[in-house]
Amino acid sequence: MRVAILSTLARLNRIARMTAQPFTVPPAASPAGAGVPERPVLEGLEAKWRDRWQQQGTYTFVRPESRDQVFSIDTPPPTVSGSLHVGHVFSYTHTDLIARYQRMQGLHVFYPMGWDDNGLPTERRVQNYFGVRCDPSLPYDPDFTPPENPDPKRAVAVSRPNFVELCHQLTSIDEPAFENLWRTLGLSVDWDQLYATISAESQRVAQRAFLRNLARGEAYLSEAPTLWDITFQTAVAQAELEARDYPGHYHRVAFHQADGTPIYIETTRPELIPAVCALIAHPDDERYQPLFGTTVTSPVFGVEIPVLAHPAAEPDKGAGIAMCCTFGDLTDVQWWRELRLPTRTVIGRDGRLHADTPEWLTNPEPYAELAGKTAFGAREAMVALLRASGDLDGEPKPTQRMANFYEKGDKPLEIVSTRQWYIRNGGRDDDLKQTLLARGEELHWVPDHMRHRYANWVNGLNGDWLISRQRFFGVPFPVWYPLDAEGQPDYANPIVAGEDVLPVDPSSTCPPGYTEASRGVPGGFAGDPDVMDTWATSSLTPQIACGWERDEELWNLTFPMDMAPEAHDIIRTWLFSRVVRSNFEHGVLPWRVAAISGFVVDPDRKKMSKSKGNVIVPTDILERFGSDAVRWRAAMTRPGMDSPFDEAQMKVGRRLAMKLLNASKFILGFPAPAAGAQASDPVDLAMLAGLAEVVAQATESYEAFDYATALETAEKFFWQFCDDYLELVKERAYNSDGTQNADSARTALRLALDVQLRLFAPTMPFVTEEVWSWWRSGSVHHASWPVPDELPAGGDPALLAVVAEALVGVRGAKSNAKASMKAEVAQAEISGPEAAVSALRTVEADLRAVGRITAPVQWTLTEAPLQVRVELAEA
RNA sequence: GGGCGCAUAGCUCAGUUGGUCAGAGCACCUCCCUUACAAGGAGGGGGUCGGCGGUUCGAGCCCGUCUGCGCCCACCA
Repeated sequence: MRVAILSTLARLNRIARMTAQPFTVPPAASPAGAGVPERPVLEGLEAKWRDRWQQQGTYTFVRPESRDQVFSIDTPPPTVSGSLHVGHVFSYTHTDLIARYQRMQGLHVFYPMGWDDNGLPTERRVQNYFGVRCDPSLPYDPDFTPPENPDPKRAVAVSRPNFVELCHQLTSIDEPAFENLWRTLGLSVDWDQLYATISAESQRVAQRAFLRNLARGEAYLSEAPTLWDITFQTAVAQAELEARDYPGHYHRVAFHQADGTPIYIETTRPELIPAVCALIAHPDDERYQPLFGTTVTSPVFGVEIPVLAHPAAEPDKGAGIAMCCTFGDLTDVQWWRELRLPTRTVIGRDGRLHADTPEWLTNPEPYAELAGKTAFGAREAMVALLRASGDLDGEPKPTQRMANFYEKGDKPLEIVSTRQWYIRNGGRDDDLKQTLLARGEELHWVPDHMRHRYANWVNGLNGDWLISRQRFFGVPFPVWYPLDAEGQPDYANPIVAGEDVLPVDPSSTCPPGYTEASRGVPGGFAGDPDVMDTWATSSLTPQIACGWERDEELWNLTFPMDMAPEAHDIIRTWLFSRVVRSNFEHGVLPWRVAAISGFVVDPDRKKMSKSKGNVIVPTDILERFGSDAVRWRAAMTRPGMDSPFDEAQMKVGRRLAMKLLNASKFILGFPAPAAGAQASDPVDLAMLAGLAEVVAQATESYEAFDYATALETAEKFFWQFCDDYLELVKERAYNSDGTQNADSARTALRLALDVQLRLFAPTMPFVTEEVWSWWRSGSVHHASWPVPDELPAGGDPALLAVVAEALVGVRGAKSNAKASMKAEVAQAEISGPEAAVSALRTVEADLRAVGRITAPVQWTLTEAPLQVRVELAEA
């Protein structure tokens, strides 16, 4: 597709020899200037066209015959309980650019939108918005009304069904606001395909996929130490962790050998001393080698514990010997597992120390000081106990360390042993890990280097994917447990729902063969109380959107999908989890291409976040600059690149939109060319040939998902087209004597406008549609993407380049003389190489018209570069 | 500590396989109230392409190395 590059002189020689080649342009669909307004404006275009597109179903997915006529997109479902910021606007625009391009290429674009309304963000918003909290032990209150003046600090307890009702109520308020923003932005989404992750259909898909994972052994239930958020009182997954700086103190604490000799350890969590089950040092550490195999007693509580060796202990960290508790951190878990240590849990799910005194304590009395306290309170109490017993050596030393937080939480995570559902993801199984890494290799990444983030993440997984959450607004697990004679659940033999009854809520539906009467009674059953994490549902967006097991025809037309757009922060979550699910269920990648967007960062290159107060509200900039301008700015950001927010740049986009409007009006204001008229003038053909190159380049760029280069190419041409070509030929096009040359210009102008509107249509859908409606029929968004063959061959863009150079000479002279561009030139002399001079002589009339040169140009041949000398007429 | 990316004009960024590659826009300066466009137009100034080595006839471009910045992961004794 690359156009051969000839040397400038060779090209100019070709122009000089060139004879005009007639070319016919099809007549315009409607009469000239039929709908051109007097003063076109950008204001109101969004409202006008978004409604018209909606009414006319412009973006409705029409099912074609075969898969290869479809381009399907796995749109990221935004969290409707969050707020959209300008980064979302940019990255959703990036998707839309590709969608619009593919649609103009004639593909049937399957472009659904989804709302992620399921999960904790909605729960949190409901709690704050209505001033309630969920207490699953309460019965449903059909007459419940939320408090008049919600106060989250004095939240009203409501039953789970009431709470879920409020969640639905709030998302039904939030979702239309999101839709409104997307439609104003001009996303060419097919709103008929809208889905929500909490909908019955999504729940059905999530439960069906889970049951199949379970049947194949890809999902399993396990009791194990779990990362636990004490605020939300739920387990969280590795992918939801965030390491943050966390201040603390090193406490130097004495343990005692049998003869009373102290062994010092350092800990930032003295409140875990009742949970200690071993002291551990590195096997090669000579300081502690004599102690391995012996026991020591813990301070205050006097528990006898072993001193053990393990290679994960780091001799240069703290005292070099660590106190292993169940559980202070993930290393503790490793030691506990590998050294088969006893489980001595003291911290409960609420983050407080157990009220009951642990039975393993040799001296139980002091525990009363700790019982029921938060970790923080217990720490203070424990320090006091250590001081009193003389086992605290020196004062606690302040330290800064990293601690794991739930990304949405503000207290460090605890590790609590709980029973949870997992889906295998390669974290414990190297074969699966290799399979999933290979899927990442197979995927086409835009930009390519983003594949490393995927590989990095998969390689670093250290456990399976924990999908159960001890929350309320989510997809329930479609399982029940038989209760034994004591009323204890038999977790090893869950009763699973049949696929034909999905979606099912085990808290209100009986398992097959039981009645409600046996719920919760010995010998009866209990429903699984948990819900799936949001990601467990959104990992199935291809299945939800494409009609898996619901609409076979749609499924066959759209899956595997073509493109998965997302920002780089969710490669480890959403992108990876969809690969896992699709790999298990279908044995394929869910899409061919992952298109990764960057972030919009603040002008100091800091990530925008609500807490920093540097978030830009998208509705504000859309209103001030217009959607096309904002989209233009988004399109200028290359795939994967972070970009600082800069208002000044929005103005540039707005100016382009305005220029499109004005230039179009100008062009359509010339009389329409006669039927069958042709572009034949060398300069007209030169311009069109340049445009053909632009079309080729823009197409190549879009094919590589490089919307930015496509736009840049079209835009550069357009400004030159306006500044030079349009200026050059306007006098000729004005000419009303109906000569051949006027019609050549008029034909070329309309052809160029038609093609350029289509080139800009993906980026600026509103202004291009507006102009298109002035003189063409149908929507520009269903017009075919331009191809170079639409444009007459034989012209050479180099002619326009030399013309531009001559124009700079004339304009520069006027500018230097501080004269108006309208000033008349009495005498002009153009000198330069023969090729340039002969080329310019072919367009002398146009040149004289635009330069207001009253006398014929004097031409001189020289070896020197092109030079233009002009003498202005006296004012 | 591991991975990835970035470093080109005051700012934001292009520079495809090394050879008109020193570029664009914004900002700045000067001029023009021109019959498409003043949220406009014309003209202009401005960079030893992060440093140091190397390959080459020739290096923003390739190789090595150093420095600085950003992001992701690891890091709770």
